[in-house]
Amino acid sequence: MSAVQKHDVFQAIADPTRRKILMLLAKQDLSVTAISDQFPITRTAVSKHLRILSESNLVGMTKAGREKIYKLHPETFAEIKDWLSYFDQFWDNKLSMLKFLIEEQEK
Amino acid sequence: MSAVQKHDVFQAIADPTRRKILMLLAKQDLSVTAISDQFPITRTAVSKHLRILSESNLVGMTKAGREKIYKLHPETFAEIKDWLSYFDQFWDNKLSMLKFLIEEQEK
DNA sequence: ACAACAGGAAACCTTTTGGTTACATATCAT
DNA sequence: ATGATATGTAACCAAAAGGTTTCCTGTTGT
Repeated sequence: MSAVQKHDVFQAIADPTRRKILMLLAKQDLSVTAISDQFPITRTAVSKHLRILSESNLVGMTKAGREKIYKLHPETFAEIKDWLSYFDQFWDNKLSMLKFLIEEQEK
Repeated sequence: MSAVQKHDVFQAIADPTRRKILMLLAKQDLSVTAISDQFPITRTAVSKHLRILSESNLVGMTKAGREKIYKLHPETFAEIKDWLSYFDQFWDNKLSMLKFLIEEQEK
């Protein structure tokens, strides 16, 4: 159903530039050049970032003539959410947080 | 209110070992040695991971005699969730996903 | 008092990462 | 056809990341 994930999604979103690229693509689909215009680094560097985002299934690409249009592949964000939901028990438990803050205070 | 964040939280969760440490701490608070017993790497290496998790506010620590007990600091997970929620508009919009999948099919 | 235990710091090493420049390929416009 | 545009690949480089070993500092139990 979904493509094989060649790159770890957590490692993909670790880089600030890649996160900015995702933010840009959240607003609109963009070509490689259009994206790299937004950064002080070379187009080649942006191209590498896009490959990593692509290999972690965070973005998808479609050819349009000589351009390649990148777009958000939102399905994969669910994986991060799933992982985070593991910690919800603590987040929701205000008591454990309060306990922690008190201990912080005392130290 | 909250401590200064010396380390990027996204970069902190990028490492698989650090994610496993967080999973362990989700179950129970643990000392450095107790944590490093769960990994094939040295205690020193685990110690470095804990420093990074600590500096990104994902975990907290309290001294107990000669031991240092690490525990989840769930507050910080909210930051990741906030960032992810930015992409919810796409995730919730099944049409845009369908559109993407059709384009994938056609290519 | 002192041996054993818990943890961190320093110096070092190797691999990965993020970037570059130079070149190659494909498409478009005239 | 051919010059300009869009993108990717290869080779390379510096810095950061993740790991190690070797010490050093506290704390604990006897």
